[in-house]
Amino acid sequence: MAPYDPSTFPPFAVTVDLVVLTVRRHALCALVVRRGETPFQGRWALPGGFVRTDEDLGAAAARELAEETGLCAHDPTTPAAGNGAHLEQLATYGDPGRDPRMRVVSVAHLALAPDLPAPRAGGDANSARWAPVEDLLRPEEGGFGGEGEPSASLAFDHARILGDGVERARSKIEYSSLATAFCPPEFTVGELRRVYEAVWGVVLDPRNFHRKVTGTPGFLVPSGGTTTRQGGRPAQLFRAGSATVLNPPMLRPEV
Amino acid sequence: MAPYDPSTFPPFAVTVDLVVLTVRRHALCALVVRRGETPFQGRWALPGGFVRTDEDLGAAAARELAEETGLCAHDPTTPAAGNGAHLEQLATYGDPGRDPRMRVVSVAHLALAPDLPAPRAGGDANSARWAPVEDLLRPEEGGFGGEGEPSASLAFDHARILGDGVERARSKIEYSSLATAFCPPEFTVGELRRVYEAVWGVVLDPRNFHRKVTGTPGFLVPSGGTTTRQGGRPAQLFRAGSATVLNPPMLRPEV
DNA sequence: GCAAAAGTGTTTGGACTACACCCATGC
DNA sequence: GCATGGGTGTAGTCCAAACACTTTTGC
Repeated sequence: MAPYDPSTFPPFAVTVDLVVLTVRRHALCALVVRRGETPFQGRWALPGGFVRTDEDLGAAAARELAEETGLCAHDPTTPAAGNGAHLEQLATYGDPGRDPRMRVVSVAHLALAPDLPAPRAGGDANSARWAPVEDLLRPEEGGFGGEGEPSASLAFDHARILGDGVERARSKIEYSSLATAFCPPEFTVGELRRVYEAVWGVVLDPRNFHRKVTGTPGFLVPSGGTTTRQGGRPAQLFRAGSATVLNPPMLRPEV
Repeated sequence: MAPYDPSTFPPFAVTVDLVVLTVRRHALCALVVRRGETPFQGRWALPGGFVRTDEDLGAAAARELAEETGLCAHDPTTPAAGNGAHLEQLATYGDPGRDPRMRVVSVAHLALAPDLPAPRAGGDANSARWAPVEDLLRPEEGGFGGEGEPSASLAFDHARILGDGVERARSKIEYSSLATAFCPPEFTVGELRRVYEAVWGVVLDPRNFHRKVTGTPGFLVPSGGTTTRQGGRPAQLFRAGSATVLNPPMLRPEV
């Protein structure tokens, strides 16, 4: 390590930004908040904030997640912080020009949550919402239009961060049981399949999917109950099992 | 994002730490440097240093890598910075107590390099060396003994960072062509197999391995030459192909 | 000739795909 | 009855593990 002189180290601001994903109405959606200040005033951005002086990075992300969604994060690296959404570190973004005001290094985190009623950023439904990632990442339009919403792309480099988070989620549900983080505590095989279909943007064979997930040891455990909330024949209810890594993995169909 | 006041943001020092891996004499090795200052004076640590004020994180990592090894990094995110070692961001470590002097957030990077002659940190062979990761991560001893070397574990939280980097490398050579980053520009199938064996710590069937890698399109391209440097029948020489992701992946034998 | 490493062929079993088909509910 | 989704059975196919075997060098 280079010689150290505490009086001359270059000071940085360190923030956490959150990619919070959920599945709503068959679409992968991300939580975005409307910026109230310059720069990018009025534009949509990922939720985030400064890391506090005596706070770990994961703790800062969990705090921001709770403030924005009310979710209690279950960070695997700090076990049993409560049950709730999955939270993991994604990547760190520190381009010198990414924030015009100053040098900001942002440690992005990825959170996966079941379908929640509605964001509650101060109770103001106009300042936070779920938006389909397909709309947020559309190259031309960038943001989502309609309802007089700003349709420009996300503030700062948040489109890139969101893209990285979505890609992480898409690959991680292949070889881990993380797709259950998008489901409520009890769910059916069909509901889990619709999560895979929404995240991957594909259509899966219900028969083979059922055989696959129920045949992977530790992935799902039957809870005993059944439900008919999807219509048709009653479906068995399951909880997430103890397995975290799927072997063999789920296979994402070729593009 | 929380209200912003430039005069009150908590200042952090931001560093990059490097996990530089190579394969030497059938063992996965990491580059470590001896600390000259407190804290952890005389202990081994990962190479690293402060990020400069107008420097991107990847650029800082590439600069440190060049300073320590002379390697020109090929960072996929900033294309064509030159040819040489593979370099990618690993994870960020910001526990408030990880450096007793001050609040330091370290953006760790992972570099994969072919077997190099010897570290040249100021030409002092005693201040930088390759050490088998098995020794560095041994829970009891921590460091590596012998030759009057300090045998305590790595400084700071560098054992954890090294462990994360090794785990990343082990999983990434499964589904990407990154294992070729451990090889010289021209190499044989047997040399590539010994890379997999060293990184995974397993023994692979030479026949099936040969069929697998030569049958994966874009993984290897024959360079035309042959070599007998391994003894036995002359082996075809290959270069890394254009494929970056392996489909189907290499299969790591069960533990 | 013998050891050593490279490379090919063959058998076998597991797993995925693509279906056909039956089951249990709401209406 | 009929639509809807849940769940099982089965044949074909692909792929990797396991192992026998041939090839080409150095000594």
